Amino acid sequence: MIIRKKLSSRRQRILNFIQEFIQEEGIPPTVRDIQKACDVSSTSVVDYNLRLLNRDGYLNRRPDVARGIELLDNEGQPVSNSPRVPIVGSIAAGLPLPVFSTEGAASTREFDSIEVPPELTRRHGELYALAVKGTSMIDALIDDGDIVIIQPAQQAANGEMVVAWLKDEEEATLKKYYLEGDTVRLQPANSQMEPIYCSASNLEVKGKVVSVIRKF
Amino acid sequence: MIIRKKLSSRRQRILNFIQEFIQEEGIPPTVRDIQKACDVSSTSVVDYNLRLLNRDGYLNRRPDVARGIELLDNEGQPVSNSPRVPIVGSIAAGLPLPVFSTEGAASTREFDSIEVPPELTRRHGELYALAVKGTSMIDALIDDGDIVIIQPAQQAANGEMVVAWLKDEEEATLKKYYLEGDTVRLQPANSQMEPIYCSASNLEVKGKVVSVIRKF
DNA sequence: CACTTCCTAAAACTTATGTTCTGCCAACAG
DNA sequence: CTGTTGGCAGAACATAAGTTTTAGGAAGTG
Repeated sequence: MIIRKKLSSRRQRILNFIQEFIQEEGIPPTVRDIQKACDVSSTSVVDYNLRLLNRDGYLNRRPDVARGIELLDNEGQPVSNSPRVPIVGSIAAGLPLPVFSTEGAASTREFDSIEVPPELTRRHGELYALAVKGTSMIDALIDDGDIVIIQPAQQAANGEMVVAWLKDEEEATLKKYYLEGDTVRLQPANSQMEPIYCSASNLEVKGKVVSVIRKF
Repeated sequence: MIIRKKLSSRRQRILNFIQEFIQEEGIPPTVRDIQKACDVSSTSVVDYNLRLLNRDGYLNRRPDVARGIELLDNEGQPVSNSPRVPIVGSIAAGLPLPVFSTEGAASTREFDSIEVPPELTRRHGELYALAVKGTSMIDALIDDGDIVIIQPAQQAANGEMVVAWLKDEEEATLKKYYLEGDTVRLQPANSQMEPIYCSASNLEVKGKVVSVIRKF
């Protein structure tokens, strides 16, 4: 959601529509697309509002070019159409995990978000991200400040890296999951570290880690 | 570069042009854009060739829609326009680094490549990627199979994570760089590990690490 | 009230752009 | 030779889509 100034509801609606349209169709909408979708009576009204949005730096219009609308970010840079994943909170050894609703829908709206390669969402569907706080995940080769990309899940297959919640200990952790009878072996990614064992009933799988992103 | 069957040179040229146009302009070209760029005498010829490319699964045309061309990948899926970074080779403790020409140009052509968030190339310009082989970088919290995204550079500022080449040892490594007089301290990201010291003349900075991507 | 500003409407205009038609030519098979 | 196929050219056509023109209403301001 692009919000910088207080926008008239009509302009906000137009802006949102453009964003969604690009996301879904891959190409920008026409003036008439906008007209229909936003219940505007006339193309000139769309044009008028687009001009203002252009003036205020929300978008760029290539004159005389069909579908020449280009959305801009806060710095006036063209916005990409690659998916953004909401960072629903942080994860640290001692902290409770944020609840992330599997029902995404309005998802990316209320959170900070991170751009991810489109391939990820193509392969795994709706995703969430957690910011890693502290060095408690270092045995999973995950550093303070890393972002882990999560696919919501309640179960995992053996060998998958999961977001695990240890109920008794009230601890969150990132480990490779191995169900062995009714105990679970949690194996650090760093093979030099020892695994942890816990009873299957004490462990709640919150999601699967599909990617880790570290920036410098 | 999209190559699946042997294509007539004209169709290959058209396909390449469409790809470049989308990359540079952010929206697909019109039939007439293609006509001019590929020295075609008539729009009907472009249309004709587009229809064949469509039939053969190279692209998708939305009928009656301006700029309705959409490129498809081998599986017939829409191709995203997020930047791809060439994976110019692998990095491991004992192995020589691949030479990566700073002159990109034909860059992404001959290599495997990885999709990265557009933000990266916006911020850092032309980038390269290295696939990490083995666990020798584990002290940098980088695992076997990780992809490190590199900005080519010959110098680095203190504290930056660099791709370093130790000449005498003939070893490549990923460490934080600190110049101290005429020796260099190479600090593992994992603060529990001890730094390495070497003479500045023995060390060659090959690039700066701007991101690490790990997939599961 | 007169005057301005912001926003909306309806219709017409222009051009950008997808589409079609007709014909030509070379290569090749029967 | 005759027919067929693949590719190209030129022109015209149809409509999708950006742009402009004229006008009116609501809200504020002097």
